[in-house]
Amino acid sequence: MTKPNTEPSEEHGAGPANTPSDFIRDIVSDDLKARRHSQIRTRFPPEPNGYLHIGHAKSICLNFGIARESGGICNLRFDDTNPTKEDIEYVESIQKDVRWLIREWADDRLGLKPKGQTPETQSINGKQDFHLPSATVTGDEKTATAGARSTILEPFYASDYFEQLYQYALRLIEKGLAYVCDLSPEETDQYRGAPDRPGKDSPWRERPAEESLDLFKRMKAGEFPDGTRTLRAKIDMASPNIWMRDPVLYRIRHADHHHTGSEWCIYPMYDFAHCLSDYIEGITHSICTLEFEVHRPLYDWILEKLELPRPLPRQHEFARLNLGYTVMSKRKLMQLVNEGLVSGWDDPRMPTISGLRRRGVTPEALRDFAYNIGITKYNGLTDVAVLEHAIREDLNKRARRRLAVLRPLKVVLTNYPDGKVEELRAINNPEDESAGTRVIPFSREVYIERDDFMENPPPKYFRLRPGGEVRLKYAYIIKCESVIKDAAGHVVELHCTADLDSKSGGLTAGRKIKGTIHWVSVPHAVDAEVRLYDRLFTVAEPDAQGDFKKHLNPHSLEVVTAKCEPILRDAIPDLRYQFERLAYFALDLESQPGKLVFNRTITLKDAWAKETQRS
RNA sequence: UGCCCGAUGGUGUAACGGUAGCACAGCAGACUCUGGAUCUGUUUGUCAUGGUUCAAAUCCAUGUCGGGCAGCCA
Repeated sequence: MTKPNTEPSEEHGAGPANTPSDFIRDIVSDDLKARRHSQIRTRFPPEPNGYLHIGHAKSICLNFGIARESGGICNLRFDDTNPTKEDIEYVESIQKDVRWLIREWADDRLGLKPKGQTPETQSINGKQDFHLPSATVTGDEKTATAGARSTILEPFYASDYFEQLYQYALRLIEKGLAYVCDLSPEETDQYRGAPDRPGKDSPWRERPAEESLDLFKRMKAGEFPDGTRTLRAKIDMASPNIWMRDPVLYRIRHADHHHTGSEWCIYPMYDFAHCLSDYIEGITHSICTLEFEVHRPLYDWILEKLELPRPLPRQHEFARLNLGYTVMSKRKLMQLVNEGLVSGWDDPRMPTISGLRRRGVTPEALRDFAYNIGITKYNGLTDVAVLEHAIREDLNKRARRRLAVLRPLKVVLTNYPDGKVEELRAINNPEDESAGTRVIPFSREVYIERDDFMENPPPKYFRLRPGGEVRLKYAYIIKCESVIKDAAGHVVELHCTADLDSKSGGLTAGRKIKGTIHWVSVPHAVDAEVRLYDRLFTVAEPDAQGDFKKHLNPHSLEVVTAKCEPILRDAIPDLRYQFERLAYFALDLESQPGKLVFNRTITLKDAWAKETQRS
């Protein structure tokens, strides 16, 4: 493994062996050097309106990575300010995915809070202040142990701050910096202007603060229907930055919220909730993607105008991940799920964290991938080969080698005694001696891969052919004597003879034979359903133009019944397997004793396939 | 015709005024009881034009190209 030769930061081998470096980490370490913060605090703030995907994984690795490298904390916070789009299903899946991804790497950096806790009101220099510090499972923050011995911890929710956000809104109105606006949504659009055309002031802009205060309280009390009024910041309708043109801070939504129930009928907008949530939690570095760059002036404006007593968080933006041969937007992923084009959010072909997990990808591989792609402000397209490489590198080190035949062709060894069974010793993982060995039964009839026999092979084909020899891994060198075909001319069986002295360790075992193939003893074979996954799309940029669904790969899933060596009967979900010469596999969650189901995580690199493609 | 951001081999990134490096991909070879892994070698790059400087990928200016911004979404 070759990595840039920076200082090793790792005592135990989880994740990349070196400390990454990028422009955001540079900012963080400058801030640390300048003693601007006593402890770094980042946050991962998903909206619970979909499942997490590999783009979120990049963000999680960044935010938790910075926390662990600096001895800081990364809060998991649900940015749940829009009850009509969010669901408890997503808050649960998100927690599961985050914990899985940071497992044994940064789980001691996960910032949580005592269950049910909301911000404390404190006074700093005579100013009222709201604060909700983090706790971690390691308890390096005393907050968690305040009352009960063992406190149950939970993630942060922006919706836990609705009361405080409301207070902040009141303060803004009192300062003459926000007003209740009676424009309809359509009128608000018209008044906003366009990027190259200034907007115009709302007729309600100069409404007295007392009147706005009264109206805002009545909005909260539920006196007005949806869409009839908003709370708006009073900034500048002529600003070249559209987000500074008196942005909406609150809207009316008579809707139940998954976390706060029916308590509220006004909900804060992202821009108002996010900066203040960061502040309340004591976030130091609020890291988000590039599309929020234009929102930063508003982020800073709100915090500054409120004249808050504690240090303010700073927002920094990086480029989101674009990966070839897939789509990344939650909207499109949801479309695939809702239209039944995949089996669910965790379909192994999905770029979701749950899909990748189900496919057999490990958190280590994902973290290594995130490390390799880096963090910049350049909006590029990452080659899937980078992901695939990270997955292979990880699996090569950990996978148990097994023999399994995906498309069986029966071979009868005519000179091998009928009924005889030999137990052959096989290596579990040549990359890891501690994985040990196992025995594989061998008998007169074996299955080999159909691809490993050709009647009229092209040049450079060094597997089995009529009259040719090949080595059966761990067993004998065999020679193809005759080809048995059915009435239609299809090859159904091979009759071969074995060089009985050529067994591993035997007299003629050292003979130079170009090809070695895998096999499974017919009477001992165990059946398994094997799901062969391929890329979900046929083109690198499915959403480049037109309907992305036009580019779905019709062959992204093929199901076969494989013949497996008997030990595979005891396969477990925690392990990864390499079916030798084929691919890496993991047990699917639908697998059951007696009814094995394997997912192909990723194929082995195949130089022969490349060779055949050339001609 | 507005504002913000960006541009380094095929792709993704490093170089923080001083030898353009790394990874992936590609190609060639060695080794191999996995056509895997491993090892060796190798092709290909600073968007353009000016300026500042002994010296520019790096600083400045202009241009070109790309991305983002007009939800009561996040």
